[in-house]
Amino acid sequence: MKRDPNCTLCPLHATAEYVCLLGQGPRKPQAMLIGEAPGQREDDSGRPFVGRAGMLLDTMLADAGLSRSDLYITNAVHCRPPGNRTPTKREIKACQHWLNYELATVKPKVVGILGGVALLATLGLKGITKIRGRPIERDGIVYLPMLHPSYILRRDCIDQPTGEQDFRTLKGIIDFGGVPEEQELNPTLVDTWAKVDQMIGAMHGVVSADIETTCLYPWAAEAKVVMLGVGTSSGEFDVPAAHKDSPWSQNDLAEIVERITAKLEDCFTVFQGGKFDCLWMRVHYGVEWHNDFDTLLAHYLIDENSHHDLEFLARLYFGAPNWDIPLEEKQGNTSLKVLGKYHAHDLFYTRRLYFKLKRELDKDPQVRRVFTKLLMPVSNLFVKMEERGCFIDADKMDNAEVYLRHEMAMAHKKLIRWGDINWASPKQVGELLYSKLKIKCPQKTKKGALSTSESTLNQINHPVVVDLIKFRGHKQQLSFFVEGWRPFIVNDRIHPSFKLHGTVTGRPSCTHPNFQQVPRDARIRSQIITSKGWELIEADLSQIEMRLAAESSHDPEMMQCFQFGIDIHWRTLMSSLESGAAYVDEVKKTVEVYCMQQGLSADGPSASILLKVWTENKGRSETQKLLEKWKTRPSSGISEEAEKNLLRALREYSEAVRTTSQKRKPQGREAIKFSDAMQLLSYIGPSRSIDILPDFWPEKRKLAKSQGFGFLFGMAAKKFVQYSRDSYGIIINEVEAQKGRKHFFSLYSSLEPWHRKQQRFAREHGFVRTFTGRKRRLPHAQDRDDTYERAEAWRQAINSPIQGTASDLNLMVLLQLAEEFPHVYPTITVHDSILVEVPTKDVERVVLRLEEIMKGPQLLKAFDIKFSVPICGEVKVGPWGSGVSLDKWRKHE
DNA sequence: TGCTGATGCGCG
DNA sequence: AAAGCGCGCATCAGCA
Repeated sequence: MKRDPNCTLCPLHATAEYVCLLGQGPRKPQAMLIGEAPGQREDDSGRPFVGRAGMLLDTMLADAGLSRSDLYITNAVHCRPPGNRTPTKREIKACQHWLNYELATVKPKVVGILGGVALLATLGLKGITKIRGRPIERDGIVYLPMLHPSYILRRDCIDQPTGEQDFRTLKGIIDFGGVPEEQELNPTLVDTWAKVDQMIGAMHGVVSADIETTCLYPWAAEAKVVMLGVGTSSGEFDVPAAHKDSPWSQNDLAEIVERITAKLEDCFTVFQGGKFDCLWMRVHYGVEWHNDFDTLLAHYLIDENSHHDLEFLARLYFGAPNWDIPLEEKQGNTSLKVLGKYHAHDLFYTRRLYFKLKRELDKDPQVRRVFTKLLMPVSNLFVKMEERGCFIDADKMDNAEVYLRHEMAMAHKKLIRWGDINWASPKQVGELLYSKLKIKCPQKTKKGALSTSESTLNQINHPVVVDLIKFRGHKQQLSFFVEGWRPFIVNDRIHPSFKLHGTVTGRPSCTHPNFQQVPRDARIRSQIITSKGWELIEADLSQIEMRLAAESSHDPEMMQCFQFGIDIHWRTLMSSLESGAAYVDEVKKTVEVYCMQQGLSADGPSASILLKVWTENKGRSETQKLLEKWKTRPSSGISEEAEKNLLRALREYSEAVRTTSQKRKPQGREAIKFSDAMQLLSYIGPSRSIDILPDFWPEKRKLAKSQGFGFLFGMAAKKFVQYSRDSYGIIINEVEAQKGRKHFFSLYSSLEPWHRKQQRFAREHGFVRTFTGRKRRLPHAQDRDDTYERAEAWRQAINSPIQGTASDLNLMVLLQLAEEFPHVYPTITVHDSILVEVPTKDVERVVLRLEEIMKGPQLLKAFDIKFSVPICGEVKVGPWGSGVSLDKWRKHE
């Protein structure tokens, strides 16, 4: 192959080591592969595709049964662009001369186009991710657009299965000597009653079901089902619905749907993302379709890191051709024939995927159990949940809007004194602050821009930041939680959409709108209420992630806290105050006020007696009973009843000792020792202490709480410095933070060994599991080098099982509640809590039962899970975010 | 004009 | 030595 080392077609010749680096390969290659441009390594070695991308290429080739030695491999651009940037359009065009020369010389029958640059150079097309995998014939050559190995690496190998499939498709084309014939489906268009009978007759065993709609939101004005149908062992049936060419009237359709629905009861119905179809059928036809097997959810459990759309799965498992049609056509704006063909492909591949994915699930019984016992039931329940939606208080929304607009206007008025710019633009704000106002920028963004984030602003001592933060906050609340919600309101209700496959850990996610990010601010949150005759109930699992971390690590200190009902964050706080001898005044003050409230003097002897009595009582058997009760009151340090008894005993002791000691020691009062005060404070607990110093303890406890969550999951001291500063205005240096971190891990001494254990497991197996058996695949955990990715994967190995198990527990509670009370309506799940609408007359029953269920849902047995750490939850009645306990609710009722 | 990525911020 | 995890949405800016 000739090349021109003196080529000057484009400016690259000036910087490239090798000018005009042509491809390499045998005389009559099976196919030609075209990449992007030489990188540094290629430029040095004079060969295409070396380094990491080259290794990945070899792996994928081998996987497909191909070998580099049978292929001619070249690049679209033949000189290395400086700094490894992507070649520009001009460079691509300039180099096309050489590419054409190579194509003419090698004369390949099959060309693999690797990536967008090669696609542009060879076919002049854009959008590689959309058209990849589909062969294109031109001038007797079959071109296959494929993902570039570098792209796959850049995207963290999420698309590796897709890339691998591309190479299998390439192999198929080489072997077949052209594009393999597509499997021609022959769907039946159900347009006569005889064909309806035929369809019903064909429905038995495994049946796939699917619908096509005009849009995604079933309550939209234009929402219509355009086509519905079933896939059976004897073919696919398309029933035209709200289509211009449909022969069916509304009544006809109602009857057909009725017959399909009845027949599906006897079938094993499979869907791809069936929550969507079942919801639409409920809303538009009032029928209940049961989803027996969801191919999307099945694949989510098989590989949570990749995509789960039908096209992707069909191509991944079967090398299926692309049968997608433009969006408008899917929405009904095409002939019944075209739409029917598309729909039939959906039905065919959904059904086919069922058999494949069932086998895949069977390979891992633990994962299969999550699927059948948790995911599928929840998916069917979510249909009802989304259909119900959440009731919105229109008046509260109006009030919130007025308030937010006013506050925003006030803040903005103050802001424009500094400059009349777009205060919502980080760039413009940055210029104004750091150039015009000459404030020194304390922090840059990851990309190097001058940061204007709240965390950065907090470090600036300038009047402008106060108003800026206010302005931003109110603007965001307004656009998210008022204006953003209004378009979704239908008859005073909003129907958010939940994705059971929304996260890699197993938590559901929520969109349109996202009700899992509603501010805790009562003004916003209590916009969500329920209709007349009903009450809204929120049940949340208390400190569930902490409890599960205790369970997983078997940390004795943590376990003890939960077993004895001691507030874990209070414990953390006490311990850190103790070790640092910090906030002595506040500690003593709290104890003194407490003792005064109890009619005791807080002097040394009195306090030590209090301690002694408490400690002795803890050991007595009768106190054991009290301790049992503590378990149900995790929010306070000591139960009311226990406290009353102990205080009674104390007064007796105290009186006795005082009379004797006064005889012996008539001196004045002795100050309480810090260590005694600390110990007393531990017993007093957070809620009483907060009553005494409400400006001090809540913030301290919050900080300890965040310390807990941060350190528990691998946060470094440095970040904690930043965190305390940003969220609490507490300035500590890195040494202090490091000390705090060390102290945290010495208090909960089993945590670090537990971290190492999880990391070892991930490193050895490449995945970790939740208690329920869900897998979290962490390929980077097996990286040989100590990269950021590996450290990240190792932290995920600690977090995922906890987060995932907590979420699964929450779903178990939800399922059991729905099963026991079919007439209550779940409306939202938020990771460790559920919101339920309950008829007013049933509130008492449901609340009490929920408290029981949360201590241990039945499903745990089915999963062979037995916790030694007690689990419990808290239930509140009333508008979201301002609900009250059952006791308080009863009084108001 | 519509898409993508970055930034920023709400939640658990 | 250094290292929280998991989301969705509005907005802006740059690009084609």
